[in-house]
Amino acid sequence: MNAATRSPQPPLTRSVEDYLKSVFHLTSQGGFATTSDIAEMLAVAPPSVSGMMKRLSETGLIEHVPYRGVQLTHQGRRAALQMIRRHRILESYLTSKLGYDWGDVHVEAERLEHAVSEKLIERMADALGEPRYDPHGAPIPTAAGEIEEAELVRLADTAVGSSVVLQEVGDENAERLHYLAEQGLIPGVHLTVIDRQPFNGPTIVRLGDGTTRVVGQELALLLLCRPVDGE
Amino acid sequence: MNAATRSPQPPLTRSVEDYLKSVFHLTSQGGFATTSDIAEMLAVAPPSVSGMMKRLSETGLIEHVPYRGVQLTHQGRRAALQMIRRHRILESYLTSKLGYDWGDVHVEAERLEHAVSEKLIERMADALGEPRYDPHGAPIPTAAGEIEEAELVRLADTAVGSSVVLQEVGDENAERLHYLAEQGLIPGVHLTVIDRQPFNGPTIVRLGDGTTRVVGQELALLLLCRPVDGE
DNA sequence: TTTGAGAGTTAGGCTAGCCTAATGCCCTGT
DNA sequence: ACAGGGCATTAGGCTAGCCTAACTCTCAAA
Repeated sequence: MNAATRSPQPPLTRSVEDYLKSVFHLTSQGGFATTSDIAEMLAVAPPSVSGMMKRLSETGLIEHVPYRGVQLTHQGRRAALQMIRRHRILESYLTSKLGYDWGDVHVEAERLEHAVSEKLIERMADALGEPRYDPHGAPIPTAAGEIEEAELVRLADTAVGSSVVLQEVGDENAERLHYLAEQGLIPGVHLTVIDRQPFNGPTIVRLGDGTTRVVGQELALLLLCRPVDGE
Repeated sequence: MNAATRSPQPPLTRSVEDYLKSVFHLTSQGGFATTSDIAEMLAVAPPSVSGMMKRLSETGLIEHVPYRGVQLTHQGRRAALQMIRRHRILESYLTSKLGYDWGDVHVEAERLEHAVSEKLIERMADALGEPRYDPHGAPIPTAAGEIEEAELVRLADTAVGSSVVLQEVGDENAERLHYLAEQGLIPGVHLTVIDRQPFNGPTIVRLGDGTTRVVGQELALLLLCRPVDGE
């Protein structure tokens, strides 16, 4: 146990919290997060990332392999999951209790997640009945730091003829989300994949109510689906 | 109109928001806020205040008379009132909707007030039915920036024999607030001043339910009362 | 095997906010 | 009328985070 892990951990700064979240998301499929990916995700210059990575690895939150990339340590992962829990509980609370729609919650939660106490988050979670998914269908980590890892398939990658349930929308852009909601493409909806045009063309699906939608590639990559047994 | 007031005002930083609130509170009885009072209220060193006052007067939020003190400009007052509205709406929401007690809301609101959007505050205010007072009885500024200014008398200054209604508790210390709540000394309660011991001694009051309380000077200075007509 | 493009890092600089130490102003008490 | 105490300000320095410019490393293609 080195000095960093032994010390009584000062509270993380807003910036540090954001970096940890980025690294978490970028490594969720395994592997390393690269400097430039983090830089792009946080809209900062690469040298800013290098500098922060140095500090974070000194405090034991990440493991940095120079010129390779970074991964979260156990401690870093715990902190990242806590932030993600905060974010997703906030999004859920804002939509359920304060009439926000799913396109607008992200920005608000992004600021609030750095300011709320653990206590407030747990009160909100309690008021909501301990939700397991946020309004976009993303799983909410438990207070203990566990998160469900589902095997989801992007709509763009589904087989024509297959049957799926839209589970999660992997996007936070308000305009796209508004559009998707208009189209009825929200988590929980049942989809049958009717056709797909070649050359990265749109996917055509039938909804549960029998109507059809033509979903362009850009959006079809964001719609994460769970295959239905009797496909 | 100088450069500062004309420019498209960048968002205020957390620190600036805190300074403005301090100046507002320190000048609420009129006059100037002094460097050392601000420093004490924000728990920073006096030179930090001098430095910030310089910046704030350059951006037109305060009027600084060197070696005398500062006052808010119209623009600064507006910003301060907005912060106070945020703070008090948050306190109200946390107590009404999330089961916080009045001793614990201050600290939470203090962090959140810098992170919430105008939209969120108005949604909360709406959900509460546009409350006019926060849990401590302090008036909540309107969204338009107007605040009620009541003539209140500290319990310690009331005449023996007079009859008052406890209107506001001018404190944010959790332990004191918990104690006061236990004693039934909460906004709205009717008090008859029975006696007061000499040499800054306690004030003895009778509550609406006929029971009596002995209120020490320290607390009696915090209890802000409205005289009742038929005193 | 070498080389060069692209990614990562180091060097050096900036601002916001804080600090302590040193200096300056004001006003009251003698 | 002025000296001294107390408050305010200036001087100078620190950290966190960001930046650009200059460099260094890696790896794949020739």
